[in-house]
Amino acid sequence: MTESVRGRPTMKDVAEAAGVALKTVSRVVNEEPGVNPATAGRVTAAIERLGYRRNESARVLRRGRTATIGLVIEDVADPFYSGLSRAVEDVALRHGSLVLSGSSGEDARRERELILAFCSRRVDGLVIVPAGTDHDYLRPELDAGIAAVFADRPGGLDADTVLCDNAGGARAGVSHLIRHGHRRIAFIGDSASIFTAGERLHGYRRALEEAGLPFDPSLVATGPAEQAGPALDRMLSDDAPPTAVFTGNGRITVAVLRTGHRPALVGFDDFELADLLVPGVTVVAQDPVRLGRTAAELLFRRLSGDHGTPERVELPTRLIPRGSGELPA
Amino acid sequence: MTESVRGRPTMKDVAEAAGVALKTVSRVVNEEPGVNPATAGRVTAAIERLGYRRNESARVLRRGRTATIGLVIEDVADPFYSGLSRAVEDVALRHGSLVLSGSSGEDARRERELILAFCSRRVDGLVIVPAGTDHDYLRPELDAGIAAVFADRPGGLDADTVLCDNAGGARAGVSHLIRHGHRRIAFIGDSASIFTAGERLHGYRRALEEAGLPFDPSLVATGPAEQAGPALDRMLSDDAPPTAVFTGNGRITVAVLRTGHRPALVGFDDFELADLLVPGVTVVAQDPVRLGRTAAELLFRRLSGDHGTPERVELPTRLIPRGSGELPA
DNA sequence: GTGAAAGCGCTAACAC
DNA sequence: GTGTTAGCGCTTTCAC
Repeated sequence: MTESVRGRPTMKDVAEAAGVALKTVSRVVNEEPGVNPATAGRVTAAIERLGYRRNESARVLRRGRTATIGLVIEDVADPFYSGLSRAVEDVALRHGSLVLSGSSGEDARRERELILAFCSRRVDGLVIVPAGTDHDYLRPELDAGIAAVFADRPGGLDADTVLCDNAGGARAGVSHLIRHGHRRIAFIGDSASIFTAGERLHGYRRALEEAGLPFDPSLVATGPAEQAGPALDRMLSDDAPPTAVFTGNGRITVAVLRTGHRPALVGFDDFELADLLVPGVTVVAQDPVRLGRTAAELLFRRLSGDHGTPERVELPTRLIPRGSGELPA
Repeated sequence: MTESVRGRPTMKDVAEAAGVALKTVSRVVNEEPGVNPATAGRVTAAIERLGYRRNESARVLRRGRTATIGLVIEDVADPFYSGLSRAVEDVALRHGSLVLSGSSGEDARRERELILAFCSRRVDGLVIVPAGTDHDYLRPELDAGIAAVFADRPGGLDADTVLCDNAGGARAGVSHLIRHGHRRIAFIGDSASIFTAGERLHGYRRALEEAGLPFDPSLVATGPAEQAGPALDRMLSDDAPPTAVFTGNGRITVAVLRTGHRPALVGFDDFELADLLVPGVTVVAQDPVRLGRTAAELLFRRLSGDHGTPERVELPTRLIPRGSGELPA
């Protein structure tokens, strides 16, 4: 039972209860060597009795480090980011750190607010999936010693960055369709202002070029996932409709599947049950867990004193044929 | 550019730079009324110039509240919990709070460590999806003023709790199968030691009773999702195999689908693409977002001074027929 | 309208 | 092996 009436017990309370000096309590709590076992026992007993728990805020104020990192993603509810989150969390835990996390919702202003709120709480470092492109406001924080790693997309600052091979993956996916005889291949992707979407569109164009196929702008639709279905409807009712579709992310792949049309299809991003649909959905898979793990490990390397020049890591993608991408033209 | 060389600028630095007293800076930073606009302007300029950001740890030390809550779930990477997370996060943001979150991985010890680490950092409150059943270690924290709400399952303490109607949902799902002519219905669910799994098994039995059907233990399998497929294989090769299956959660539903068997099926938990499979998968849907929102709102009501007796809220489930649950016997 | 001083709970530096 | 003291950066109280 807690004895004190007025708020939580402090080290001072424990010290009085155990009949020792405050510093001795500090030693015991921090497992510093050189305390008489008997004394330590009395202190431990008092801690137990009073329900004492060290005030981390006070500790931080003195020591500078919070053993907490911040994670900013687009949306935890998106399976891609929740996988990444879990990986970051696991690495953090292994390093004795906790994770403050927040969803930016692809809104640069909210991202900024979250990041600055994290900095105010003096996180040791940040893993950021940037929505915005201007991160000058982070400069003072970095100068003050907060480490930052961008994941999935580059940020507006020369800091460590972990990306997927977006262009290469899209190129491989589209080439796959070409190899199966398709000549008119649609690209339906996110707004081109989003880095990953732009890269994937590049990959699409490169694959066409390599095969000597013309680029037809009427076969390209970019925008939010809700517009993907209608865009496909429109293309398919054209004079020269596409025989195959390459989709730029998981949400858009699903949106296309919901239209009921079943053109040959390769989608960027793997998703649960892609293999159980008929036909199975061929995808270019990224590895969100590896992305998160890599970014977090890079962050903790910085936190443990690595001050080399910023790194840029690119992770591979993997084409997984399941049927939809192997349909003939 | 930051001027100071030694660490971050403090209020004292800003005060010196602006030629005012520290307290005046504090007033400006906290938007307290009664500061001469001209003075305030000088302070703001100095803040900007030095790249000052208030140290939240120091503030917390003085004021007691951290404007941070803790969230403990089983696994962020599970879509059910990631939906819940996002909802909690949104409510927190609306109340000006941040969220420290952690995955317990259904491990009571890790749950305890996370919770106590959150308490050390003096979170204002906790939303907990409890893995363990003993939460005595939370008692002193609650006495010290940290609020706690259990979500999805009851905890081992008389605190606010938000649950789904697990038994009722399972009963409705199984009754649905009975109504479509099934008499031998299997139950494949999580380990019965997990609260929700036990409740759903109860609902299953109640539906059988109501229909005057016998309870046959050989039609019940409980355990982790990996064992679900083999369990179904076994049942179907029996003398009197089931004609329908009720699955106790989303992961198990998917595991059953992967077996390739296509008995009549109703699953607890909705999941993305359930409607695109052939046949569509009939489910008893919970609403993880509502669960998270309700729990977080309850928490913030407590934080704003509501000290009534602990509440217990039960959220409804919804049967969504999509084909698999309407297959005849 | 502004400021000086005390102190939140802890750790670091240095006695004893 | 143990204790004393100063001070982290802020808010609170009270004085001007």
